[in-house]
Amino acid sequence: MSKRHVSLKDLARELNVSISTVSRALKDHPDISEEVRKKVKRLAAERNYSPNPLAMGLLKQATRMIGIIVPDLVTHFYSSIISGIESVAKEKGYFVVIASSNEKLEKEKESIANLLQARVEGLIICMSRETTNTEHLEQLLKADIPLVMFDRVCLTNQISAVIADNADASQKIVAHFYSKGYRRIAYVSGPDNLSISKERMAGYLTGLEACGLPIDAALIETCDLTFESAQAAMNRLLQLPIPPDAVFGINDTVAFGLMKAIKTAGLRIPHDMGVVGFTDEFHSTVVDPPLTSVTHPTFEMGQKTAELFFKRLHSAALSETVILETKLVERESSEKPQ
Amino acid sequence: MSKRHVSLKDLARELNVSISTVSRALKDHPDISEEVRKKVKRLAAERNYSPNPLAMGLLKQATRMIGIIVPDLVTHFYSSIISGIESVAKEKGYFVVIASSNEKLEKEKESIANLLQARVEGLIICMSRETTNTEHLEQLLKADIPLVMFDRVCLTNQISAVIADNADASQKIVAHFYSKGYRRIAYVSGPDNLSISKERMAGYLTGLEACGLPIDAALIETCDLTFESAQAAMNRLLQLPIPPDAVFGINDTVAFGLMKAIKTAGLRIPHDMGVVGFTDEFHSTVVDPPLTSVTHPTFEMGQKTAELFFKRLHSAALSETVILETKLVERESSEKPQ
DNA sequence: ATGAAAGCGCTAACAC
DNA sequence: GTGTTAGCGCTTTCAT
Repeated sequence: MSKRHVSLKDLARELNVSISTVSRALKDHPDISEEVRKKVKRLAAERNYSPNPLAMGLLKQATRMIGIIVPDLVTHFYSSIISGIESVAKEKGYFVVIASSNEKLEKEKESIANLLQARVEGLIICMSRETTNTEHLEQLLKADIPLVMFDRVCLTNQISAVIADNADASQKIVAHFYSKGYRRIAYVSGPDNLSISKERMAGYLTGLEACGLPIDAALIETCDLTFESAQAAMNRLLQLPIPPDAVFGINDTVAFGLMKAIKTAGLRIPHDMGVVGFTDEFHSTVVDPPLTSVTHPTFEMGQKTAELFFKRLHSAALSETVILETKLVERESSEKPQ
Repeated sequence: MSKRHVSLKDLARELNVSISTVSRALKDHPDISEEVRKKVKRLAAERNYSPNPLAMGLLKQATRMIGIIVPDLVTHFYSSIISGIESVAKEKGYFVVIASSNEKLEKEKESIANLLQARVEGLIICMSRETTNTEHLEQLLKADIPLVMFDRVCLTNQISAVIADNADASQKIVAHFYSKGYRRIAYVSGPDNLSISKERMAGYLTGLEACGLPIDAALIETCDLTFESAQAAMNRLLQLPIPPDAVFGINDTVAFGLMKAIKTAGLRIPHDMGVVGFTDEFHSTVVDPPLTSVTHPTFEMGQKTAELFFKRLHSAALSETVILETKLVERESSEKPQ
């Protein structure tokens, strides 16, 4: 277990100069003679010197780490957003430490504590589906810990956030169904505490109105975002006296659950039931039939989130909400045969 | 930007004792009087003291960080393995820093450099599909940097590794097809440099032999693991004078590509063509028809990998290979109607 | 039983 | 132009 990294001290000793001279030479301090600078830089390059981030962190009280907490790690949506965050973090010389709340409030709190203990400089959070109470987030605000949220957000007047234009997306879906000839359009939402639930619901309602369709409470279902609960919600819709002829779900997993339930009931998509989801490109094309869906600009969402984070990190605690446009990609699942 | 964390110094000042006394009291040093110990611990708890990991790292020359490099972050397989690694890392007070090679050799090298610069204590790597040359990994060995690999491994006589029993899995698939009545079984493999390609190929061949089926080179196709290249490979198989009646692909994405190409060609699964893949539970059930597939014990693979990592970290550089069993889950895609 | 001091790697204010 | 020193938070040896 030989000594793994060369330090300024090592270089200084070898060159018979002081540590500060080496330090200065490396950062092109004007006081240093050309000759020494060259000598130092050459040796540093040769020995593969790189400053010890721990020492720097200790000195500057900055770890250059950002903590990210997502509801889960196995959903493309989050992975892709994380990639976006990473891409700009890396540019700034930061790296990210990722934690998953597994959709549990307790785990979310625990992760916050862990990350703070690891001395991240701030947090980027997407709430778990259980997060009805935001006390733990308010505490972060009080402690003046940089915090930015995305997708499932809250307290947006105090916390910077990046979200998709969810209301608009839902409206687009309703309008799309309408244009394809579907008339009884159902929606399977998620837990009420989530901002995405509220926003997408709002868009659904204005969408119906815009098309001149009546609002029927029976066509509004809720699930807890799991595949199984989505299936169950769909089954309830199918058992209505007058079932819907189209349905859309709040996210990928839910959309797949809906499709499963519909097929299991022996109905055909898109003939008997049109389906639209909020999913990523890849999985929409993999399912059968290919799923018409609203795709989020996930990578860009991640980048924007990181940008807001750095803004917050370097300047005062003002909050800003960035809303990104979604795209409705038409595929077979909503192509009602005439 | 108030001072965010209390230090030993803060506690010491408030209690009018020395820093060392506080330090000792907190770790139950026998020399400390019961009275002082209690006093210190109470205040520490009250002030929510937690040792600064940067200072500890600097002192102990240990960051308690593990670097992980995976080919991509948006595949369930890797996410799940990462979760497994994290679960045991966390237990040991370590945390993981994740980097993606995006299947590129250059990015893999770059990530290694980045992570080392961030002073991870060691690396856990799954090779990119481009990694034909292992020099950069051998350099890690030479530098005595703890390294463990999983799934796509190499140099297993020097590097500890966790893999699935890939040969066995392929054999099971062939035997399964055979038992269902399929006789011309094709295989779409991945790049030759990957261990999983070789192992799964070997199993395919012994599997055919075990069933008394002839080996037909025309039924062996290769792709670069993308959805598109898998489709292309399947199309080549479909254009054979005598096309296969069953096919399996080396991973999820490939399996989905195969299905897509088969359906696009107007063939029915499982009637005209049986399909089996290596995928996770969730996506296998989402596609249509549900895909018979070999599932990896991904979470467990991650845990085992982490265990090997810590073994390597604490003791000498001996290498060990752990092979985990896979499970063939039968679904509709290989249920040939009689 | 407790305190002082050195040192982990680095920077910056202060000598000279 | 270069060296010395203090200090970031912590542990540990050596004094007392």
